[in-house]
Amino acid sequence: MDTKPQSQDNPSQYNADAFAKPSVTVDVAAFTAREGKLCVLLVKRGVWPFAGAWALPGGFVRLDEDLDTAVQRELVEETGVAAAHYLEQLYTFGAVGRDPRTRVISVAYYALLPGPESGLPLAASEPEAGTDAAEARWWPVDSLPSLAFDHAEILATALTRLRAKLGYTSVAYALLTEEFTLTELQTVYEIILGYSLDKRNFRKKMLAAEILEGTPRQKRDGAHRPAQLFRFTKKEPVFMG
Amino acid sequence: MDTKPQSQDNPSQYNADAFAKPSVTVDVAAFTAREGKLCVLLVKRGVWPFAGAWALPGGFVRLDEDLDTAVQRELVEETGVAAAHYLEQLYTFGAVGRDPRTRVISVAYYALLPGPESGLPLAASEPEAGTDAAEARWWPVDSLPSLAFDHAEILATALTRLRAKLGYTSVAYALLTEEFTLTELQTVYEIILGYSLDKRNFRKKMLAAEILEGTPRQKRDGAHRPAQLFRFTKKEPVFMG
DNA sequence: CCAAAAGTGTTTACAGTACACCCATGG
DNA sequence: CCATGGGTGTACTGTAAACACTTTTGG
Repeated sequence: MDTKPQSQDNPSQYNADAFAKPSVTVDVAAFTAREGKLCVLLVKRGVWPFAGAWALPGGFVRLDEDLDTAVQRELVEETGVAAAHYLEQLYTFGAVGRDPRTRVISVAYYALLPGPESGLPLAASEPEAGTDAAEARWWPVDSLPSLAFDHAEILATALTRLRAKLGYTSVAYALLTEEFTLTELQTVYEIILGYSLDKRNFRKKMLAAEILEGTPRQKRDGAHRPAQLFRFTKKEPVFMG
Repeated sequence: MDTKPQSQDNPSQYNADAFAKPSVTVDVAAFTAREGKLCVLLVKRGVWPFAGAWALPGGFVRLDEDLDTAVQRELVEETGVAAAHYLEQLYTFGAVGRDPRTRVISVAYYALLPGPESGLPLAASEPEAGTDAAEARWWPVDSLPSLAFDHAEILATALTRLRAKLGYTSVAYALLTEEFTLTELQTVYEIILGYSLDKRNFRKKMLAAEILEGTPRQKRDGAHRPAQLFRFTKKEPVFMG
């Protein structure tokens, strides 16, 4: 049996359905930092397979949309969060038996969203009949439920990549609001990396990287010296020495 | 129109064909170092689209094979080279218009093969009727023909990744034969990076990385001092400080 | 003995890390 | 005046980079 498509010299004779195709999905590990923890957005599955289990949001790619578009659409549809501030393709998981329904190849992404201080809504917590997702919520990555499919592996890959990328780029911008204090920035780093950093060295490195600019504004929130507010100069990740 | 699949509580009622699917291909940029140049394996397309143009080897993924398996199969089928010594998934290219036939999502890989000294055969240079590839050959990456589809973009991505990975891992093992001299190893680095390295610093770094072991053998090939032969201690890429 | 590639150390510069105190504010 | 978090500089250490001569062989 030959599974290659029929192809002729004449384009009009090309038959796109000459052989069986796998299904293609996108899945996304969407991260945020809230309440001192790194959290990932999961949805509770309402239907077979893995009904009742938690999974990464995702779904089938439509014929007329790019992969990135599909990811943003699924995020909004299944969880109600605003579009991600940063989105990066991670890896494509395509092992033959990874989905019990049929052959499914999943293009995995990870996404970053600002924390709840930014007024980011987490809507869609009531089950919706007729869609795959019954419920959506943020889970701290250090106390996760067991996940459907190979989503634990996807999430582990995403975490590794996020932690690595935080070290040599400015992606952290996507986890913060427009203006922030250096302490808030450092806290985001510490939450994601899972260990604490030296304040003087952190500030020195960040300011030397020329990715931040100071504003004339300050944040006052207690019986202590006010903190200067900073802003990222670019809303895209740039390499940091 | 709803493109989601029908899903029920009962697995037997799941219909994998309830909506239209994209096609999925794998494409691979297979590199080797030969005649002092970094070369990539290209095939000349025999059929529409881009008939007569050069392209990365690749093809449609079968329902019963993993992605890595599909890549190795296509490499052998289309070019006749032995299975790659190293294979790594690169990125998945899925823009809507990237293939004029139909919606095609391509999972791109890059591969590394040892140079011609290893006796590696490059068979399959005669056109084969009935398959996509009419001819296969190695092309130096600094003098490429124009490529079909978005393969120039894929190749550029592969090159960037290969160069980066060479710097902090031991992947170079896949471009060399079992035993080699330190000068041969350095030459591979220089060919891929495109600039020359300091001999003393290179040797110091390689030996300090503890990824090599000396053999009692030497290579003699001319009117000069013989060179000691070395071997990689692991046949998988490991991190180098 | 000559040509050709193998092999070998030291110095310098920079980046990362460790570390402790004064400052501005609200209550 | 005191509690709280904001803000600052220096010394050390290890890694990367620059740099030139001796050794072994074949012809």
